[in-house]
Amino acid sequence: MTPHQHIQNRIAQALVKLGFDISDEKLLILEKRKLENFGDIATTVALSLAKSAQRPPREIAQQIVDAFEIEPSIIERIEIAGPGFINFYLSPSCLQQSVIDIIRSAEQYGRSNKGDNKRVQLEFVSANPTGPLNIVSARAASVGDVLVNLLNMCGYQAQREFYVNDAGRQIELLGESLAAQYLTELGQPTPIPQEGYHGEYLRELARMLISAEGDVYLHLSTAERNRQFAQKALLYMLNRHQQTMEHFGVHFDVWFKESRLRETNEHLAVLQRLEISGHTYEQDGAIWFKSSAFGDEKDRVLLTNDGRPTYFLVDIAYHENKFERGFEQVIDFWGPDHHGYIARMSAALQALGHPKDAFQVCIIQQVNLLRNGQPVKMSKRAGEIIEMDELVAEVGVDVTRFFFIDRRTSQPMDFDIEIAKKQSDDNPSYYVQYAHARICSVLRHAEEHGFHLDQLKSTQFLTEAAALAVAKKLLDFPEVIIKAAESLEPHRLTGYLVETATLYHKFYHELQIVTDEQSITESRLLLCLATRQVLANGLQLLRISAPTRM
RNA sequence: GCGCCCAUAGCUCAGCUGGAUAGAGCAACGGACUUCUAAUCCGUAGGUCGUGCGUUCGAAUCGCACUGGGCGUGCCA
Repeated sequence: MTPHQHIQNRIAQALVKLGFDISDEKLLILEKRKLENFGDIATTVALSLAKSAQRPPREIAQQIVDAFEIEPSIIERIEIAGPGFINFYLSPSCLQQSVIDIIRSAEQYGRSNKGDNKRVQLEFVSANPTGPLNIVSARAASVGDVLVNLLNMCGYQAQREFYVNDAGRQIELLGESLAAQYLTELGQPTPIPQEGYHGEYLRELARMLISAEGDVYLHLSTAERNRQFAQKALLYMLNRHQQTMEHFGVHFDVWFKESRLRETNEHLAVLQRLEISGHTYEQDGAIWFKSSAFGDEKDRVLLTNDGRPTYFLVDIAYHENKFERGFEQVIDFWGPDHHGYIARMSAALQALGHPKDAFQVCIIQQVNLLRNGQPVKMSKRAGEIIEMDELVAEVGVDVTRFFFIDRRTSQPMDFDIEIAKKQSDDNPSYYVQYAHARICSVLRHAEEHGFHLDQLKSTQFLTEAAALAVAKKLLDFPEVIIKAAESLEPHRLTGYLVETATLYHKFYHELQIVTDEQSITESRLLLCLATRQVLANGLQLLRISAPTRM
């Protein structure tokens, strides 16, 4: 049991003893320390109860404190402060023990079973296979990947999925665009369709085709050539997307193809279900879904008046397919340009009988790429986008991931390449990694001085404020993971790691770790080991390297 | 017009299921390396939390109305 849980339980006991109703779970939520003299853990329960009890909050606080059973090995003292806060101070022995516990838990420290094995699917990036991945995909990849790690760390069964839109009009256009480049390269200037793809990458692909196979496609009929080229371009782009993601350290469990749904007519089955359940109607020759009945602002077309399924219908089938595969919770990460789409998808899934909150969309806001404060010009090569590969090649995987995760997804962000590349104070990624490397260095130094790290036992000489502050911070780790995972806010983790690194650096400066005093050194080395473990576990969740020297 | 996102220190951002004195980093200024990694640390300075009402014991946080910026609002994908 964590000190946090211990205090929560004892407060509940005290409240019951005093005859308060504790059915409201919010009552027992504890506050983390804000300032040094506000305790390590605080509760506002007396303030919350004051109204219904019609008594002054401080009086209630006093009653609770009197009824509270203190476990001296965990709690040093309790005080009432301000209008009625109850502040708990953890005892040094509790913190000393926690350091030992963390080392013992090793890479399992931070794991919990909060998720109760609930099956969750996260779908992210899902960029169209019509061009290279851009920097927005890099942000989505970072966030989605880390969130899956976080969810799995607290007991969910989470999976990564990439949806490949390999069917429909855009793929036809892709084929036509490639064919135009191919013919042009072979001396038959052919315009790329207006709505087609004009990026350099298709010209490169056309050249590759020519050097590999020559002009064999010249003699095909236009329709056949377009069809074959669509498949060639598709395979090529998909392959590149997969390489980009692998290189970035993101391993999708499933690459799900839209064409699969169409081949098996799953969209028609879904359409039928919606029709049978009375959620559709015909108008102007098209089939409409009554999404407005579920909160959407207007109804949406499922089958066009010439009988073609809309993208929306196929997308409904895709999401239905996810649930059929057994996921209880489905979370999509979309760009801000798709937010208008949320209501209709949510409506459709409700119409198909899924609970409203089983489907969730997280909008990841846009990225403005800067260089020394100036907007980066678009690359012609890629066709009006900045390629993810280029960014990662220049900045590096670790820093790129850290920068994207360090900001709330709901916030549009500026990504300055020059700051990201700087190996200096402005770079929080290095700051955390440096703390890890520094600990490793200290530990090496200790071993050179005859300390055997696996034989250290006692933390009883961890008594200074700087050392205990680190221990307190380490204690927060499991809670941070749960909060970050369940609120879909991975930036909480990077923020926590920076804070942890800060406290460690302070501790390092204030106290000599390896000293002539055997027992003091032992205690401090154990704190180093625990800190290293937490930093390593955190960096592992971010899939950022934890260097042993820098 | 309607809907969504955003607005916090000069800059980049935390803090938001209501809590105590709104925090970091960068930039600026001043300090600390003969001592376990100075990619570090310490100190100084920096704020009408976009504006105005409201809810209440208490609001950066919740509600309403404005202002300013971004995005959406297809029988496109």
